[in-house]
Amino acid sequence: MVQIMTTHDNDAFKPIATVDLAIFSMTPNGLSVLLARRANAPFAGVWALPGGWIHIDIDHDLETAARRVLKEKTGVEMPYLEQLQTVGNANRDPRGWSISVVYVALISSDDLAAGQGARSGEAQWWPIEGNGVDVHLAFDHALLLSDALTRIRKKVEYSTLPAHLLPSRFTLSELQSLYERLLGRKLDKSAFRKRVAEAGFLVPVEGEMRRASNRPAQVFRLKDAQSLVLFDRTL
Amino acid sequence: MVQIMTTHDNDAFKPIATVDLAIFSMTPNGLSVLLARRANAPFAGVWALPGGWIHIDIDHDLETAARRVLKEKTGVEMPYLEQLQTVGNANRDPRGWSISVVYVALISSDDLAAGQGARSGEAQWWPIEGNGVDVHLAFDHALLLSDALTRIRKKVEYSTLPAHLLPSRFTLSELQSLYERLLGRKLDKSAFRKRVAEAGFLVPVEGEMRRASNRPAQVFRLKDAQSLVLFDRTL
DNA sequence: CTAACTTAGTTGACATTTACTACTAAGTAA
DNA sequence: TTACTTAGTAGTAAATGTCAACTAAGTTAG
Repeated sequence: MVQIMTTHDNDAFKPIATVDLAIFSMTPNGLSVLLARRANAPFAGVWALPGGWIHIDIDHDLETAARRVLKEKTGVEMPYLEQLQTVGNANRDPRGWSISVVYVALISSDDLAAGQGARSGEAQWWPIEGNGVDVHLAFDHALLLSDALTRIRKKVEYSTLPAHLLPSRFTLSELQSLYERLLGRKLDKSAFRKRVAEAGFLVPVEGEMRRASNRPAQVFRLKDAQSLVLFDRTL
Repeated sequence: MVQIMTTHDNDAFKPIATVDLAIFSMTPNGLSVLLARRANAPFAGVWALPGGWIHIDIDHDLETAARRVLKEKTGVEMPYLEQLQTVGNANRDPRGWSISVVYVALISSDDLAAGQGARSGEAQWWPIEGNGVDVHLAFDHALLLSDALTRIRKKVEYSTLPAHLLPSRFTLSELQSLYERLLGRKLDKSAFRKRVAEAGFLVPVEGEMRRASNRPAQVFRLKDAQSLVLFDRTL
């Protein structure tokens, strides 16, 4: 969102900038982003990326502020969180110059199922269509969302990032299928297995097997909370 | 640098945040970064990354602000410029909460030679040693510099970024040698040639040859001003 | 009880790419 | 004209990715 330059000499609240979040998860409708309907002007009633002012009295740093907003909107405490970019110019807010630090967050579908999805009635999951959503967004948020999508789609190629969209326990086939959906192309089964094993970011859950009317599959979990590098590239 | 929350109701100058720049170039001492000695408190007299307040009345956007600072310090108008990250917390400035948007800039050694290097006596090129420079830096700038180095070293692997550090005309050997210095390992001559040809970001300058007491080398220039992708990855 | 079915996971042949080495090319300098 | 130096090319071996077939392990139908 956006900044108002009010009179603020010794106020506890001194508007510096906002943090905005592109929060993604896999819903029954596929990859989706959480949007919030704006309560106040400007753009009252219009959908926007969840965000809020940095509260310099309670937020120790930018990431803390982003986590606070995320917690308020979704209840989720430990998402995958990554700074995307910072936008700042004179046009993005009708009230004048404003700065927004944009974060990308990925939420496990476990957390969605636990009723943490969209907490308030004013927040809702929107399925991704192409480079955005099928609704008009406030400010420059359509652009920010498009940038966020570009980032995560690129990162699918060389990181373990998509694993954070799955439940905490999953099979290799489920993971591969997710990669394929995000990449939009089929992957080779044995190559996928091999690379995942080499990267070493998955831990088999001993004894646990996913069973259906066929050969049961080994169940895995992520080794660490944050994303590890799948190949040899970062950023 | 850093933000002071003064009384500013209808001032033209409303401090929002600062932009700080990690400006790199190849000097006779190898990869170097431009540092400025701080004139005022805090950290008066201490070396720091060049930076400055965003002037919302003259800077249309963040990148404009970064280019302005760069122009002031170096005279260079058309560098390679890329947003690195934004830092913001309560501790980085003794005066309290502050936000800085950090950019990485690469300057052609042509521009250095044209006397544009360090304009004022208070700015100076420092050679990179390991993950930083051999001098104490103000604020969290040692950390920011280290992050900037990590970014450009990673990007060497898959982008044409290093070409922006060379003069506008160069030979393949010069480019390869630069990549090798930045990567810290030898590259294969024919493989390098092949990949550069495939990426198609170099244009041979017809007729021009670099001659010494040996076979003359074809001279090249960059196809476009901004960095193209060398392989099939970005970000 | 057994055969058919489905998905998990493995194996191996072939194609493509990369790594390494040696070669030829084109100038200068003695 | 020969030695020297760096530019640029060529060819082979090793590594890696691609593709397709195969075996494994369960459920379900008859």
